[in-house]
Amino acid sequence: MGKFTFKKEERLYKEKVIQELFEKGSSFYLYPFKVFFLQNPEPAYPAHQILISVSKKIFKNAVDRNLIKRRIREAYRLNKSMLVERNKLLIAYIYSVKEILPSAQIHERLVKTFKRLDYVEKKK
RNA sequence: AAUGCAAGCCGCCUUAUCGCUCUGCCGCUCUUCACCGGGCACAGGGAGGAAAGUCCGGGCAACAUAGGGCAGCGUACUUCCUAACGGGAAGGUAGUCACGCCUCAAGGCACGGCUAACAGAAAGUGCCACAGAAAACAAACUACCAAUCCGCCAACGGCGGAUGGAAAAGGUGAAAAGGUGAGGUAAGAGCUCACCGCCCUGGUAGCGAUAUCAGGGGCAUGGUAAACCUUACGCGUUGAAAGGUCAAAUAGGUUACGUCCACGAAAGUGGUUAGCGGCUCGUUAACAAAAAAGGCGUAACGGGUAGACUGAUUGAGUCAGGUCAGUGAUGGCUUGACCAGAUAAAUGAUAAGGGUUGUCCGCCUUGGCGGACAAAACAGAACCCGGCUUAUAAGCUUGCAUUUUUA
RNA sequence: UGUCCGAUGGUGUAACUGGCAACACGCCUGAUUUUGAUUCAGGAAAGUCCAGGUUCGAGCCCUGGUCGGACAA
Repeated sequence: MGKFTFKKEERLYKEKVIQELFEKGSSFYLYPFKVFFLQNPEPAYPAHQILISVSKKIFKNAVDRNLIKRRIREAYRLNKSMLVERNKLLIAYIYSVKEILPSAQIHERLVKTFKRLDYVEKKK
């Protein structure tokens, strides 16, 4: 598998799994994301699974929502090798700021969430 | 020429790197006896004029449906276009604006632009606040008036009141019961006449809306139908979360086999029917019979949940050219080009360059060249089409308004 | 994706068949009280989400838009 790919198996799309993540998972806030995460209940799963969400209440237009989701997805895709692969995680990123941030800034903050996730996992 | 407003057209391009998705299939690879399937590589495709709002219409699908009526909802000048429409085209009528002509003026005529939810108020019901005498089978407050009666006085007259006449004047109101002028009268009145308007009948032109001409009627008919309603026409209901196919695990159903158990001397049997409920089943009651009303295991079958696939992307197709018919919308024939298909939802990210426009600087030759900086909107397919509505930067086209300059 | 509602002083609600936008709480001022609460008297505060239309007249009727909400796996 290529280094910078983003296939369907890396996406979180099953409704039951998403329900489980939001009910059982832990969370923290790191500007501009609210991050939910949970260890994957299927231990043999080959990759992390992530979900990106932008609220319809904050951004009325579908164009703006798509733009932010695309930028976050690119940031994850290009930087995911920095995320330590100790346990396979389910992660949900919820964009919760009213401004549309530029790509460079989103990249920087997303990498910080990786470090935070690593720290929290070690602590356990 | 500049600025503003309105309507229409248009809706930036190229390259590199890293990705997403669909299709194709030569090659490589994983799995496999093989097919199938997965991965990599390669090639090609991948948002809009509104994809939006979800306001109309249709396709498609399931269910319903003898025929007709009522109810409900919608539409509403005429003819046509269309698969259909509340959409479009052409025409008519009314209103309004501008210009021209006739005219002293009022007004009329002709042409053009814009606007119109533009059927019916002389079928019925309701409503019309306040003001005003009166708001709909008209009506007498002020003012007006011949006559008759009564009272008073300075008495062939005058004043006041009553009976009555009148719908012209005043004032109110959004709206006051045909308008203007003349006659007429006690005063007045379509009471009579002329012109205009209105209504009725008939002729002519037109498919028709309607136009026009002739005759008749003194005039009856206030507004509101985006109040109820009437008339004509149309509409079965529900929407892709429709519908269809495949189908794990668990529980349960049916059948077969095995085993234990119950009943019976044995053979054998281990139900049937009905009701109720939250209905892949459960439960209650009754019945038949000599009697008893069951557990476990395995296999197969059927139903169907999660889920997956399909529906689902080429069709009343779109665009361009030619040609024919038509005033036109549009239609026929023909040639060519084009055709997204995601599904927690792809069509991107980063970098560089170019074009366009604006500002500033420099150079020369009116105008161009070079450099720097800045700007580029509205907005993202969700089963598919046809419309409508709304949002839109810069540029272009047209119209209107204002300002300046020149003649 | 589709269907259906609503928007009125700071807040919660009224306004019948179109005819002066009403009520309660809250707010402000004054009185009562040593002071505060209560009570009493008085006052301010929306022109009805926005734009257009119908009508003499629109919160109400009609059309388009904005925002908010509900329902259907």
